Amino acid sequence: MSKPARRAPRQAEAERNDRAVLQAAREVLATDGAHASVAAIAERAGVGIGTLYRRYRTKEELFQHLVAIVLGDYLAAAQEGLAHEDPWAGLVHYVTSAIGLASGSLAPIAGTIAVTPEMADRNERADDAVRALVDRAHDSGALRPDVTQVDLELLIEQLAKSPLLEQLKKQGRTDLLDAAMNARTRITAIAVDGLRAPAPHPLPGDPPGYELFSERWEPPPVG
Amino acid sequence: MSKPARRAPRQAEAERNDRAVLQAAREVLATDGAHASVAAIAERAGVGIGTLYRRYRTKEELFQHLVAIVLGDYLAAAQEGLAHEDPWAGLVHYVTSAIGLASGSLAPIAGTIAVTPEMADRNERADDAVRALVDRAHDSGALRPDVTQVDLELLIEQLAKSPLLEQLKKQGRTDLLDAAMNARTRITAIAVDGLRAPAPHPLPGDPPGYELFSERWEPPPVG
DNA sequence: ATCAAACGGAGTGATTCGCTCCGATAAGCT
DNA sequence: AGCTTATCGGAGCGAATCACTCCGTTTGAT
Repeated sequence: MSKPARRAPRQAEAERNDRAVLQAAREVLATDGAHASVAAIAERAGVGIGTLYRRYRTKEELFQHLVAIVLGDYLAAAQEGLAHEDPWAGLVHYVTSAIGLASGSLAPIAGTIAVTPEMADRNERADDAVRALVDRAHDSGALRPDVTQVDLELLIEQLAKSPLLEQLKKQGRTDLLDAAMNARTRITAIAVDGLRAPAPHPLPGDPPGYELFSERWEPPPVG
Repeated sequence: MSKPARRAPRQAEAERNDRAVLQAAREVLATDGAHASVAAIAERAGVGIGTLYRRYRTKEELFQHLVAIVLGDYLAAAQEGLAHEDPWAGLVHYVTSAIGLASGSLAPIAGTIAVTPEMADRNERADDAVRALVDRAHDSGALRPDVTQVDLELLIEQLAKSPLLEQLKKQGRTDLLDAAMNARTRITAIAVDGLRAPAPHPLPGDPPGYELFSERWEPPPVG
């Protein structure tokens, strides 16, 4: 009140660093999995550890923020799919986009961090959008009728995490990365073709329950 | 030389323990990935650490032995597939068996251990058997012609490692394990249906080169 | 020139790792 | 029964790694 508050001298740099940290976290999480260290994230972002810890009080807080962002990306991909005129093309857009997103970086930390309201909200909205996408594809007759939404989401998760890409990145074999990404695109195409109606035979077993998806984010039982 | 050598007093127990250690190593490797610790393997096998280290001089030696065994399992699965009269049924047998084997336990340690002659030999023989399986399926017209052997092997690797199963095991949610395995069976069926001829469209990009597979077992470049 | 905000990273205590070492245990011999 | 010896189990060691703190340095709006 007495003095006018000083403006932040290096605010622009701070914002740039924040974006760099979040992007680095995605990449390190994709290659190192659940054992991604804060030091590795800071180094990849090109900032000091202290810089990271001024923005996020703990590692968990950083991951919670990152998960909220990635969930927003999933939601956007689903909405883009709904914007397609052709139901099948829209579904394929979502599936391929979701597989590319963060290369399945979320799965390894599922259950290791607490769920924030923001995370829950975005997850619910993304779920709704995907459900609409699946219903529309079912109604149009393009998606084989015995594939459920949970089948689809689990298939995406299965294809998102590429052991091949992870190992090559960890070994620094950047010369093979392009070939590996091409290979994964082909595998994705194979799986997507398997989703197309008409199916040669019905899927085995009972449709998977939604709890396979929802309960994964609950913290471990006791310890 | 003077005295006749004594017979091993607890030889039967030693052999039982060896089998338990190898089975435990498969399971721990499947859940803990590359960070599987010797202590965890010994505990799961119900033996002391010292027992494990008398049989294998180092952790690497244990893993080398295990890899040789699992490669033998892959070879057996491929040979079983070749024994099928129907080329398509034989190929499906190999794919589904390979996916179930050790749940992709080998990928996380690829490149972290040296390749022994035994490993190289079994790998080569398994490769030959799979090549015959793929050729036969191609000739019969059941397998879509644009799918190569490398496509198939990479698809198997992709489906073998289940993030869902790994997380549930790590959290001790044994109540959901059956549902998760059923879900993976359905996903596998979807992908296998995508392998079936006729294909709705050709696969994108160029066929993947074999180096994606062979170079993974080379130790990291320098460091 | 001033000075507060933002920076980088050495240092800390806790934890985990692969592996060694040694006292306890039990099967085969006499 | 008593002796012998291969095998067993796990406490403990040094090294490595972790999340996080603390503080001297840099920067840029005033």
